[in-house]
Amino acid sequence: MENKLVIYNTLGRKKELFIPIHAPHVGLYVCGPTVYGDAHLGHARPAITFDLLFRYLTHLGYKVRYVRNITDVGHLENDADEGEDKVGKKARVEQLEPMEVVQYYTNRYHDSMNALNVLPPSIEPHASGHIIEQIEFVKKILDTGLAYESEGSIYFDVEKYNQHHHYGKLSGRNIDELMESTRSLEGQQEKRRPVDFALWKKANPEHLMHWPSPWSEGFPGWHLECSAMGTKYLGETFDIHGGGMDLMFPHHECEIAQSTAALGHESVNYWMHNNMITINGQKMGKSLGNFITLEELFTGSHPLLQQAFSPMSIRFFILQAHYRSTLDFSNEALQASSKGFSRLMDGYQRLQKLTSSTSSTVDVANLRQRCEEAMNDDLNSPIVIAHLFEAVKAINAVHDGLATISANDLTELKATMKTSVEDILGLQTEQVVNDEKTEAYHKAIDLLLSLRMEAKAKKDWETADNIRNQLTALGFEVKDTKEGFEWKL
RNA sequence: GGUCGGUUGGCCGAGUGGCUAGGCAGAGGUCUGCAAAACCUUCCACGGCGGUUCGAAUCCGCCACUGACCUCCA
Repeated sequence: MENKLVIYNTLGRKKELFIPIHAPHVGLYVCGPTVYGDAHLGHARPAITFDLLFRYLTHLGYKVRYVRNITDVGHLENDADEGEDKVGKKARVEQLEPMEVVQYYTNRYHDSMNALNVLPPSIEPHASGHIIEQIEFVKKILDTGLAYESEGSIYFDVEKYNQHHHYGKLSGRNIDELMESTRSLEGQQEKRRPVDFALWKKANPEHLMHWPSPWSEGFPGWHLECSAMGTKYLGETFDIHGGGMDLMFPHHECEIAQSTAALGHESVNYWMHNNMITINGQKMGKSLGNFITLEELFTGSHPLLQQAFSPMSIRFFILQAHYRSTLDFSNEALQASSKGFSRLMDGYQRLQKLTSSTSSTVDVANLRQRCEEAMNDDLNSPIVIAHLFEAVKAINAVHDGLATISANDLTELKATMKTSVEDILGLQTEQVVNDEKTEAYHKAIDLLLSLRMEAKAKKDWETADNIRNQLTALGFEVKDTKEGFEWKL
Protein backbone atom coordinates (compact mmCIF):
# COMPACT_ATOMS: atom_id res chain seq x y z
CA MET A 1 0.00 0.00 0.00
CA GLU A 2 1.34 3.38 -0.95
CA ASN A 3 0.64 6.62 0.65
CA LYS A 4 2.11 10.07 0.89
CA LEU A 5 1.41 10.65 4.54
CA VAL A 6 4.22 12.49 6.22
CA ILE A 7 4.26 12.77 9.99
CA TYR A 8 6.51 14.60 12.37
CA ASN A 9 8.57 12.16 14.36
CA THR A 10 9.74 13.50 17.68
CA LEU A 11 12.63 11.08 17.38
CA GLY A 12 14.80 12.99 14.95
CA ARG A 13 12.54 16.03 15.12
CA LYS A 14 11.58 16.11 11.50
CA LYS A 15 8.80 15.10 9.19
CA GLU A 16 9.10 11.60 7.79
CA LEU A 17 7.17 9.56 5.28
CA PHE A 18 4.99 7.14 7.18
CA ILE A 19 5.88 3.56 6.34
CA PRO A 20 4.06 0.95 8.41
CA ILE A 21 5.85 -2.20 9.46
CA HIS A 22 3.15 -4.60 8.33
CA ALA A 23 0.92 -2.76 5.89
CA PRO A 24 -2.01 -2.70 5.67
CA HIS A 25 -1.90 -3.09 9.44
CA VAL A 26 -0.92 -0.18 11.64
CA GLY A 27 -0.28 -0.29 15.37
CA LEU A 28 -1.07 2.89 17.26
CA TYR A 29 -0.64 3.42 21.00
CA VAL A 30 -1.71 6.59 22.77
CA CYS A 31 -1.39 7.45 26.44
CA GLY A 32 -4.87 7.77 27.86
CA PRO A 33 -6.13 9.49 30.98
CA THR A 34 -5.43 8.83 34.62
CA VAL A 35 -8.94 8.37 35.91
CA TYR A 36 -9.03 10.27 39.15
CA GLY A 37 -10.89 13.38 37.97
CA ASP A 38 -13.02 14.76 35.18
CA ALA A 39 -11.46 15.26 31.78
CA HIS A 40 -10.65 18.88 31.01
CA LEU A 41 -10.05 20.80 27.80
CA GLY A 42 -6.43 19.67 27.79
CA HIS A 43 -7.47 16.04 27.65
CA ALA A 44 -9.53 16.74 24.55
CA ARG A 45 -6.44 17.67 22.57
CA PRO A 46 -4.64 14.31 22.35
CA ALA A 47 -7.96 12.51 22.14
CA ILE A 48 -9.00 14.55 19.10
CA THR A 49 -5.52 14.69 17.57
CA PHE A 50 -5.11 10.94 17.57
CA ASP A 51 -8.74 10.41 16.67
CA LEU A 52 -7.93 12.45 13.58
CA LEU A 53 -4.92 10.24 12.90
CA PHE A 54 -6.94 7.09 13.53
CA ARG A 55 -9.67 8.28 11.17
CA TYR A 56 -7.25 9.35 8.48
CA LEU A 57 -5.24 6.14 8.54
CA THR A 58 -8.49 4.24 8.32
CA HIS A 59 -9.58 6.46 5.43
CA LEU A 60 -6.34 5.65 3.63
CA GLY A 61 -7.27 2.01 3.86
CA TYR A 62 -5.14 0.86 6.78
CA LYS A 63 -6.39 -1.60 9.34
CA VAL A 64 -5.52 0.24 12.48
CA ARG A 65 -5.28 -1.34 15.90
CA TYR A 66 -5.59 1.64 18.18
CA VAL A 67 -4.70 1.08 21.82
CA ARG A 68 -5.43 3.81 24.33
CA ASN A 69 -4.91 2.89 27.93
CA ILE A 70 -6.68 3.81 31.13
CA THR A 71 -4.22 4.57 33.89
CA ASP A 72 -5.78 3.41 37.10
CA VAL A 73 -2.76 2.47 39.17
CA GLY A 74 0.82 3.50 39.70
CA HIS A 75 0.45 7.13 38.83
CA LEU A 76 1.72 8.91 41.89
CA GLU A 77 0.77 12.25 43.24
CA ASN A 78 4.02 14.10 43.77
CA ASP A 79 7.38 12.69 43.00
CA ALA A 80 7.35 9.82 40.57
CA ASP A 81 8.50 7.42 43.21
CA GLU A 82 7.30 8.75 46.48
CA GLY A 83 3.86 10.37 46.41
CA GLU A 84 0.50 8.83 46.98
CA ASP A 85 -1.27 6.96 44.21
CA LYS A 86 -3.71 9.37 42.54
CA VAL A 87 -6.55 6.93 42.32
CA GLY A 88 -5.86 5.60 45.78
CA LYS A 89 -5.90 9.07 47.26
CA LYS A 90 -9.19 9.94 45.64
CA ALA A 91 -10.63 6.68 46.92
CA ARG A 92 -9.45 7.37 50.45
CA VAL A 93 -10.74 10.92 50.43
CA GLU A 94 -14.15 9.93 49.08
CA GLN A 95 -14.28 6.66 51.00
CA LEU A 96 -14.78 4.54 47.93
CA GLU A 97 -13.26 1.41 46.56
CA PRO A 98 -10.46 2.48 44.22
CA MET A 99 -12.21 0.64 41.43
CA GLU A 100 -15.35 2.69 42.09
CA VAL A 101 -13.33 5.81 41.47
CA VAL A 102 -11.86 4.26 38.35
CA GLN A 103 -15.22 3.17 36.99
CA TYR A 104 -16.88 6.48 37.76
CA TYR A 105 -14.31 8.62 35.99
CA THR A 106 -13.83 6.15 33.18
CA ASN A 107 -17.55 6.34 32.46
CA ARG A 108 -17.46 10.10 32.52
CA TYR A 109 -14.41 10.15 30.28
CA HIS A 110 -16.25 7.97 27.79
CA ASP A 111 -19.27 10.26 27.90
CA SER A 112 -17.10 13.27 27.11
CA MET A 113 -15.26 11.49 24.31
CA ASN A 114 -18.56 10.37 22.88
CA ALA A 115 -19.85 13.91 22.90
CA LEU A 116 -16.71 15.04 21.08
CA ASN A 117 -17.30 12.30 18.50
CA VAL A 118 -13.98 10.69 19.39
CA LEU A 119 -14.11 7.12 18.16
CA PRO A 120 -13.47 4.47 20.78
CA PRO A 121 -10.06 2.82 20.45
CA SER A 122 -9.75 -0.79 19.35
CA ILE A 123 -8.50 -1.78 22.78
CA GLU A 124 -8.68 0.20 25.99
CA PRO A 125 -6.60 -1.71 28.50
CA HIS A 126 -6.43 -0.88 32.19
CA ALA A 127 -3.08 -0.85 33.92
CA SER A 128 -4.61 -2.69 36.88
CA GLY A 129 -5.66 -5.48 34.57
CA HIS A 130 -2.11 -6.07 33.41
CA ILE A 131 -0.16 -6.48 36.62
CA ILE A 132 1.11 -9.90 35.55
CA GLU A 133 2.42 -8.56 32.26
CA GLN A 134 4.10 -5.72 34.07
CA ILE A 135 5.76 -8.04 36.56
CA GLU A 136 7.03 -10.15 33.68
CA PHE A 137 8.38 -7.01 32.08
CA VAL A 138 10.26 -6.12 35.25
CA LYS A 139 11.72 -9.61 35.38
CA LYS A 140 13.07 -9.24 31.86
CA ILE A 141 14.76 -5.98 32.74
CA LEU A 142 16.20 -7.48 35.94
CA ASP A 143 17.62 -10.34 33.86
CA THR A 144 19.62 -7.89 31.80
CA GLY A 145 21.09 -6.34 34.91
CA LEU A 146 19.69 -2.93 34.06
CA ALA A 147 17.52 -2.80 37.16
CA TYR A 148 18.15 -3.46 40.81
CA GLU A 149 16.17 -4.32 43.90
CA SER A 150 16.20 -2.14 46.93
CA GLU A 151 14.05 -2.84 49.98
CA GLY A 152 11.34 -4.57 48.03
CA SER A 153 11.25 -2.04 45.21
CA ILE A 154 12.80 -2.34 41.78
CA TYR A 155 14.51 0.61 40.13
CA PHE A 156 15.78 1.12 36.63
CA ASP A 157 19.51 1.79 36.52
CA VAL A 158 19.61 4.76 34.19
CA GLU A 159 23.33 5.31 34.30
CA LYS A 160 24.14 1.69 33.49
CA TYR A 161 21.58 1.70 30.68
CA ASN A 162 23.11 4.83 29.28
CA GLN A 163 26.50 3.16 28.89
CA HIS A 164 25.22 1.28 25.86
CA HIS A 165 22.09 3.17 24.98
CA HIS A 166 21.03 6.76 24.86
CA TYR A 167 18.80 7.80 27.71
CA GLY A 168 17.44 11.16 26.61
CA LYS A 169 17.27 10.57 22.88
CA LEU A 170 13.61 11.43 22.65
CA SER A 171 13.50 14.50 24.83
CA GLY A 172 16.98 15.75 24.04
CA ARG A 173 18.08 15.40 27.63
CA ASN A 174 21.68 15.02 28.56
CA ILE A 175 22.15 12.47 31.31
CA ASP A 176 25.01 14.35 32.95
CA GLU A 177 22.83 17.39 33.30
CA LEU A 178 20.03 15.26 34.61
CA MET A 179 22.33 13.80 37.21
CA GLU A 180 23.14 17.30 38.38
CA SER A 181 19.77 18.92 38.14
CA THR A 182 17.40 16.17 39.20
CA ARG A 183 16.12 17.04 42.59
CA SER A 184 17.00 14.83 45.48
CA LEU A 185 13.86 14.29 47.44
CA GLU A 186 13.42 12.77 50.82
CA GLY A 187 12.62 9.12 50.91
CA GLN A 188 14.72 8.38 47.87
CA GLN A 189 17.61 6.80 49.70
CA GLU A 190 16.55 3.49 48.22
CA LYS A 191 17.60 4.65 44.79
CA ARG A 192 21.21 4.65 43.77
CA ARG A 193 20.78 7.86 41.85
CA PRO A 194 18.01 10.41 41.63
CA VAL A 195 17.59 9.80 37.89
CA ASP A 196 16.68 6.16 38.46
CA PHE A 197 12.98 5.48 38.23
CA ALA A 198 10.74 2.88 39.82
CA LEU A 199 9.58 -0.21 37.98
CA TRP A 200 7.95 -1.73 41.04
CA LYS A 201 7.19 -0.08 44.32
CA LYS A 202 6.69 -1.79 47.63
CA ALA A 203 3.39 -0.58 49.05
CA ASN A 204 3.15 1.25 52.31
CA PRO A 205 0.66 -0.25 54.78
CA GLU A 206 -1.87 2.53 54.09
CA HIS A 207 -1.65 2.04 50.34
CA LEU A 208 -5.01 0.78 49.08
CA MET A 209 -3.99 -0.86 45.83
CA HIS A 210 -1.31 -3.52 45.90
CA TRP A 211 -0.50 -6.86 44.35
CA PRO A 212 1.85 -9.69 45.19
CA SER A 213 5.12 -9.91 43.29
CA PRO A 214 8.41 -11.75 43.69
CA TRP A 215 9.85 -8.71 45.45
CA SER A 216 7.11 -7.32 47.62
CA GLU A 217 3.44 -6.64 48.01
CA GLY A 218 3.32 -3.56 45.87
CA PHE A 219 2.37 -1.87 42.62
CA PRO A 220 3.96 -1.15 39.25
CA GLY A 221 5.68 2.10 38.32
CA TRP A 222 3.77 4.49 36.13
CA HIS A 223 5.98 4.25 33.05
CA LEU A 224 5.73 0.50 32.97
CA GLU A 225 2.11 0.06 31.96
CA CYS A 226 2.55 1.58 28.51
CA SER A 227 5.59 -0.56 27.74
CA ALA A 228 3.89 -3.73 28.93
CA MET A 229 0.50 -3.15 27.31
CA GLY A 230 1.93 -1.72 24.11
CA THR A 231 4.08 -4.80 23.71
CA LYS A 232 1.24 -7.12 24.58
CA TYR A 233 -1.27 -5.74 22.09
CA LEU A 234 0.90 -4.28 19.35
CA GLY A 235 3.98 -6.44 19.44
CA GLU A 236 7.63 -5.87 20.25
CA THR A 237 7.86 -3.26 17.55
CA PHE A 238 4.96 -1.12 16.46
CA ASP A 239 4.34 1.92 14.32
CA ILE A 240 3.16 4.95 16.24
CA HIS A 241 3.16 6.04 19.86
CA GLY A 242 1.38 9.25 20.72
CA GLY A 243 0.67 11.46 23.68
CA GLY A 244 0.89 14.98 25.03
CA MET A 245 4.17 16.85 24.83
CA ASP A 246 4.34 17.04 28.57
CA LEU A 247 4.69 13.26 28.67
CA MET A 248 7.82 13.30 26.55
CA PHE A 249 9.95 13.49 29.63
CA PRO A 250 10.16 11.54 31.75
CA HIS A 251 7.29 9.21 30.80
CA HIS A 252 8.08 8.40 27.19
CA GLU A 253 11.81 8.55 27.71
CA CYS A 254 11.45 5.94 30.43
CA GLU A 255 9.23 3.83 28.20
CA ILE A 256 11.94 3.74 25.56
CA ALA A 257 14.52 2.77 28.15
CA GLN A 258 12.32 0.02 29.58
CA SER A 259 11.41 -1.46 26.25
CA THR A 260 14.93 -1.27 24.92
CA ALA A 261 16.25 -2.93 28.07
CA ALA A 262 13.62 -5.67 28.12
CA LEU A 263 13.38 -6.39 24.42
CA GLY A 264 16.87 -5.59 23.26
CA HIS A 265 15.63 -3.11 20.71
CA GLU A 266 13.43 -0.07 20.44
CA SER A 267 9.75 -0.71 20.10
CA VAL A 268 8.35 2.43 18.50
CA ASN A 269 9.05 3.78 15.01
CA TYR A 270 7.20 7.09 15.15
CA TRP A 271 6.68 9.18 18.26
CA MET A 272 4.03 11.87 17.93
CA HIS A 273 3.31 14.58 20.46
CA ASN A 274 0.47 17.05 20.54
CA ASN A 275 1.09 20.49 22.00
CA MET A 276 -0.70 22.03 24.95
CA ILE A 277 -3.79 24.16 25.26
CA THR A 278 -2.96 27.35 27.07
CA ILE A 279 -5.09 29.79 28.97
CA ASN A 280 -3.77 33.32 29.22
CA GLY A 281 -0.58 32.02 27.69
CA GLN A 282 -0.05 29.35 30.31
CA LYS A 283 -0.57 25.67 30.11
CA MET A 284 -3.96 24.51 31.25
CA GLY A 285 -3.36 21.82 33.78
CA LYS A 286 -4.23 20.20 37.03
CA SER A 287 -1.14 21.43 38.79
CA LEU A 288 -1.85 25.06 37.95
CA GLY A 289 -5.51 24.74 38.82
CA ASN A 290 -6.47 26.74 35.73
CA PHE A 291 -8.26 24.00 33.91
CA ILE A 292 -11.83 23.95 32.66
CA THR A 293 -13.46 20.54 32.50
CA LEU A 294 -15.22 19.45 29.36
CA GLU A 295 -18.49 19.23 31.21
CA GLU A 296 -18.11 22.83 32.36
CA LEU A 297 -17.48 23.87 28.78
CA PHE A 298 -20.54 22.00 27.56
CA THR A 299 -22.75 23.59 30.20
CA GLY A 300 -21.02 26.95 30.54
CA SER A 301 -20.70 26.47 34.29
CA HIS A 302 -17.29 27.95 34.95
CA PRO A 303 -16.54 31.50 36.10
CA LEU A 304 -14.22 32.08 33.15
CA LEU A 305 -16.87 31.11 30.61
CA GLN A 306 -19.23 33.66 29.14
CA GLN A 307 -21.41 30.96 27.63
CA ALA A 308 -21.69 27.23 27.02
CA PHE A 309 -19.83 25.71 24.11
CA SER A 310 -21.07 22.65 22.30
CA PRO A 311 -18.86 19.58 22.02
CA MET A 312 -18.64 19.98 18.27
CA SER A 313 -17.50 23.59 18.51
CA ILE A 314 -14.79 22.44 20.93
CA ARG A 315 -13.73 19.78 18.46
CA PHE A 316 -13.73 22.33 15.66
CA PHE A 317 -11.75 24.78 17.81
CA ILE A 318 -9.06 22.16 18.35
CA LEU A 319 -8.99 21.10 14.70
CA GLN A 320 -8.58 24.70 13.58
CA ALA A 321 -5.09 24.70 15.02
CA HIS A 322 -2.31 22.36 14.00
CA TYR A 323 -1.75 19.72 16.66
CA ARG A 324 1.88 20.67 17.23
CA SER A 325 1.08 24.32 17.96
CA THR A 326 -0.02 25.61 21.29
CA LEU A 327 -3.64 26.66 21.20
CA ASP A 328 -4.74 29.54 23.35
CA PHE A 329 -8.11 29.36 25.01
CA SER A 330 -10.33 32.41 25.32
CA ASN A 331 -14.04 33.06 25.13
CA GLU A 332 -13.44 35.16 22.04
CA ALA A 333 -11.52 32.41 20.26
CA LEU A 334 -14.09 29.80 21.14
CA GLN A 335 -16.96 32.01 20.04
CA ALA A 336 -15.23 32.60 16.73
CA SER A 337 -14.80 28.85 16.27
CA SER A 338 -18.37 28.26 17.24
CA LYS A 339 -19.65 30.65 14.60
CA GLY A 340 -17.27 29.35 12.00
CA PHE A 341 -18.41 25.83 12.73
CA SER A 342 -22.05 26.81 12.22
CA ARG A 343 -21.16 28.42 8.93
CA LEU A 344 -19.39 25.30 7.77
CA MET A 345 -22.19 22.98 8.78
CA ASP A 346 -24.89 25.26 7.37
CA GLY A 347 -23.06 25.12 4.09
CA TYR A 348 -22.72 21.37 4.36
CA GLN A 349 -26.44 20.96 4.93
CA ARG A 350 -27.26 23.41 2.19
CA LEU A 351 -25.16 21.33 -0.16
CA GLN A 352 -27.54 18.39 0.23
CA LYS A 353 -30.39 20.47 -1.22
CA LEU A 354 -28.49 22.00 -4.11
CA THR A 355 -29.72 21.40 -7.64
CA SER A 356 -27.37 20.91 -10.53
CA SER A 357 -27.16 22.68 -13.87
CA THR A 358 -25.71 21.70 -17.20
CA SER A 359 -22.36 23.24 -16.42
CA SER A 360 -20.29 24.48 -13.52
CA THR A 361 -19.13 27.99 -12.90
CA VAL A 362 -17.55 26.93 -9.63
CA ASP A 363 -14.29 25.06 -9.43
CA VAL A 364 -14.50 22.14 -7.07
CA ALA A 365 -12.34 19.74 -9.00
CA ASN A 366 -9.26 19.86 -6.85
CA LEU A 367 -10.93 20.01 -3.48
CA ARG A 368 -10.47 16.35 -2.65
CA GLN A 369 -6.87 16.39 -3.70
CA ARG A 370 -6.07 19.55 -1.80
CA CYS A 371 -7.68 18.21 1.35
CA GLU A 372 -5.65 15.03 1.11
CA GLU A 373 -2.47 16.97 0.49
CA ALA A 374 -3.10 18.96 3.64
CA MET A 375 -3.79 15.84 5.67
CA ASN A 376 -0.72 14.15 4.25
CA ASP A 377 1.36 17.05 5.48
CA ASP A 378 1.47 15.99 9.11
CA LEU A 379 -2.30 16.17 9.58
CA ASN A 380 -2.73 19.82 8.72
CA SER A 381 -6.37 20.07 9.67
CA PRO A 382 -6.46 23.92 9.65
CA ILE A 383 -5.64 23.87 5.95
CA VAL A 384 -8.30 21.26 5.31
CA ILE A 385 -10.79 23.48 7.06
CA ALA A 386 -9.68 26.50 5.01
CA HIS A 387 -10.33 24.48 1.84
CA LEU A 388 -13.73 23.47 3.14
CA PHE A 389 -14.65 27.10 3.67
CA GLU A 390 -13.80 27.76 0.06
CA ALA A 391 -16.21 24.98 -0.83
CA VAL A 392 -18.84 26.57 1.40
CA LYS A 393 -18.38 29.79 -0.51
CA ALA A 394 -19.09 27.95 -3.75
CA ILE A 395 -22.07 26.17 -2.22
CA ASN A 396 -23.57 29.45 -1.07
CA ALA A 397 -23.02 31.01 -4.45
CA VAL A 398 -24.91 28.19 -6.13
CA HIS A 399 -27.58 28.35 -3.47
CA ASP A 400 -28.07 32.04 -4.11
CA GLY A 401 -28.24 31.51 -7.86
CA LEU A 402 -25.00 33.38 -8.43
CA ALA A 403 -23.22 30.31 -9.74
CA THR A 404 -24.06 26.94 -11.19
CA ILE A 405 -22.76 23.45 -10.64
CA SER A 406 -22.92 20.43 -12.94
CA ALA A 407 -24.36 17.13 -11.81
CA ASN A 408 -20.95 15.48 -11.82
CA ASP A 409 -19.36 18.26 -9.85
CA LEU A 410 -22.22 18.22 -7.38
CA THR A 411 -21.84 14.49 -6.79
CA GLU A 412 -18.12 14.85 -6.37
CA LEU A 413 -18.50 17.80 -4.05
CA LYS A 414 -20.99 15.97 -1.87
CA ALA A 415 -18.72 12.95 -1.63
CA THR A 416 -15.64 15.02 -0.88
CA MET A 417 -17.40 17.07 1.75
CA LYS A 418 -18.73 13.97 3.43
CA THR A 419 -15.30 12.36 3.48
CA SER A 420 -13.58 15.42 4.86
CA VAL A 421 -16.21 16.74 7.24
CA GLU A 422 -17.64 13.55 8.64
CA ASP A 423 -15.15 10.76 8.11
CA ILE A 424 -11.84 12.52 8.62
CA LEU A 425 -12.50 15.58 10.73
CA GLY A 426 -15.25 13.78 12.60
CA LEU A 427 -17.58 16.76 12.60
CA GLN A 428 -21.29 16.18 12.77
CA THR A 429 -24.40 18.26 12.90
CA GLU A 430 -25.43 18.62 16.46
CA GLN A 431 -28.55 17.42 18.18
CA VAL A 432 -29.74 15.10 15.49
CA VAL A 433 -32.64 13.63 17.37
CA ASN A 434 -35.31 11.89 15.40
CA ASP A 435 -38.03 10.72 17.69
CA GLU A 436 -41.74 11.36 17.42
CA LYS A 437 -41.72 14.24 19.87
CA THR A 438 -38.98 16.05 17.98
CA GLU A 439 -40.85 15.53 14.77
CA ALA A 440 -44.02 16.97 16.22
CA TYR A 441 -42.12 19.93 17.53
CA HIS A 442 -40.56 20.56 14.14
CA LYS A 443 -43.97 20.41 12.53
CA ALA A 444 -45.34 22.86 15.08
CA ILE A 445 -42.65 25.40 14.29
CA ASP A 446 -43.17 24.86 10.58
CA LEU A 447 -46.88 25.46 11.11
CA LEU A 448 -46.24 28.72 12.94
CA LEU A 449 -43.96 29.90 10.20
CA SER A 450 -46.46 28.89 7.53
CA LEU A 451 -49.00 31.11 9.23
CA ARG A 452 -46.42 33.84 9.19
CA MET A 453 -45.97 33.30 5.45
CA GLU A 454 -49.69 33.76 4.97
CA ALA A 455 -49.59 36.97 6.96
CA LYS A 456 -46.68 38.13 4.85
CA ALA A 457 -48.61 37.37 1.69
CA LYS A 458 -51.35 39.66 2.97
CA LYS A 459 -48.71 42.23 3.86
CA ASP A 460 -49.75 41.90 7.47
CA TRP A 461 -46.27 42.81 8.68
CA GLU A 462 -47.42 43.24 12.24
CA THR A 463 -48.47 39.61 12.60
CA ALA A 464 -45.48 38.37 10.63
CA ASP A 465 -43.00 40.30 12.73
CA ASN A 466 -44.79 39.35 15.90
CA ILE A 467 -44.38 35.64 15.20
CA ARG A 468 -40.75 36.06 14.22
CA ASN A 469 -39.90 38.26 17.18
CA GLN A 470 -41.44 35.89 19.67
CA LEU A 471 -39.65 32.91 18.16
CA THR A 472 -36.40 34.88 18.18
CA ALA A 473 -36.95 35.69 21.83
CA LEU A 474 -37.25 31.96 22.50
CA GLY A 475 -33.88 31.41 20.87
CA PHE A 476 -34.92 30.50 17.35
CA GLU A 477 -33.26 31.92 14.29
CA VAL A 478 -35.72 32.56 11.50
CA LYS A 479 -34.62 33.32 7.97
CA ASP A 480 -36.76 34.17 4.97
CA THR A 481 -35.68 32.62 1.71
CA LYS A 482 -36.91 32.89 -1.83
CA GLU A 483 -38.87 29.68 -1.51
CA GLY A 484 -40.17 30.26 1.99
CA PHE A 485 -38.31 30.09 5.27
CA GLU A 486 -35.56 28.36 7.23
CA TRP A 487 -35.21 28.11 10.95
CA LYS A 488 -33.01 26.62 13.58
CA LEU A 489 -32.71 26.73 17.31
C1' G B 1 20.63 27.35 35.44
C1' G B 2 19.96 23.32 31.39
C1' U B 3 17.06 21.48 27.00
C1' C B 4 13.54 22.56 23.29
C1' G B 5 10.00 25.76 21.14
C1' G B 6 7.25 30.24 20.06
C1' U B 7 6.78 35.76 18.73
C1' U B 8 1.89 36.83 12.16
C1' G B 9 -3.32 42.07 11.25
C1' G B 10 -8.71 43.81 16.81
C1' C B 11 -8.95 38.08 18.32
C1' C B 12 -7.82 32.82 17.02
C1' G B 13 -4.70 30.64 13.67
C1' A B 14 -2.04 28.54 8.67
C1' G B 15 1.85 29.02 5.26
C1' U B 16 5.73 30.06 1.68
C1' G B 17 12.29 33.08 -0.46
C1' G B 18 8.96 36.87 -5.13
C1' C B 19 2.02 35.09 -6.04
C1' U B 20 -5.20 35.94 -1.40
C1' A B 21 -4.45 31.26 3.97
C1' G B 22 -8.99 30.50 6.62
C1' G B 23 -12.43 31.68 10.63
C1' C B 24 -14.38 35.56 13.96
C1' A B 25 -14.84 40.79 14.57
C1' G B 26 -14.97 45.95 11.85
C1' A B 27 -16.43 49.20 7.39
C1' G B 28 -19.22 49.91 2.75
C1' G B 29 -22.57 47.70 -0.71
C1' U B 30 -26.26 43.99 -3.15
C1' C B 31 -30.69 41.31 -1.94
C1' U B 32 -35.16 41.99 1.43
C1' G B 33 -41.64 45.06 3.49
C1' C B 34 -38.13 45.02 7.65
C1' A B 35 -34.74 41.64 9.51
C1' A B 36 -31.65 37.43 9.32
C1' A B 37 -28.73 34.67 6.20
C1' A B 38 -25.96 34.76 1.93
C1' C B 39 -23.01 37.29 -1.59
C1' C B 40 -19.57 41.31 -3.27
C1' U B 41 -15.93 44.96 -1.96
C1' U B 42 -12.76 46.67 1.82
C1' C B 43 -9.45 47.94 6.33
C1' C B 44 -5.73 45.74 9.51
C1' A B 45 0.41 41.67 9.38
C1' C B 46 4.43 39.12 9.78
C1' G B 47 8.91 41.15 17.74
C1' G B 48 13.65 44.53 17.24
C1' C B 49 18.50 45.30 14.90
C1' G B 50 21.95 43.64 11.42
C1' G B 51 23.41 40.13 7.37
C1' U B 52 22.81 36.80 2.85
C1' U B 53 19.85 37.75 -1.76
C1' C B 54 17.84 40.94 -7.66
C1' G B 55 14.05 40.11 -3.79
C1' A B 56 12.83 37.82 3.12
C1' A B 57 7.55 37.87 7.22
C1' U B 58 9.94 33.17 5.00
C1' C B 59 17.44 31.70 5.34
C1' C B 60 21.64 33.30 8.98
C1' G B 61 23.42 36.08 13.42
C1' C B 62 22.54 39.00 17.70
C1' C B 63 18.96 41.07 21.08
C1' A B 64 14.17 41.40 23.46
C1' C B 65 9.89 39.07 25.13
C1' U B 66 7.30 34.62 26.06
C1' G B 67 6.11 29.32 26.73
C1' A B 68 6.95 24.04 27.66
C1' C B 69 9.94 20.39 29.97
C1' C B 70 13.76 19.48 33.79
C1' U B 71 8.38 17.10 40.01
C1' C B 72 2.48 14.75 38.89
C1' C B 73 0.27 16.90 34.48
C1' A B 74 -2.84 15.59 27.94
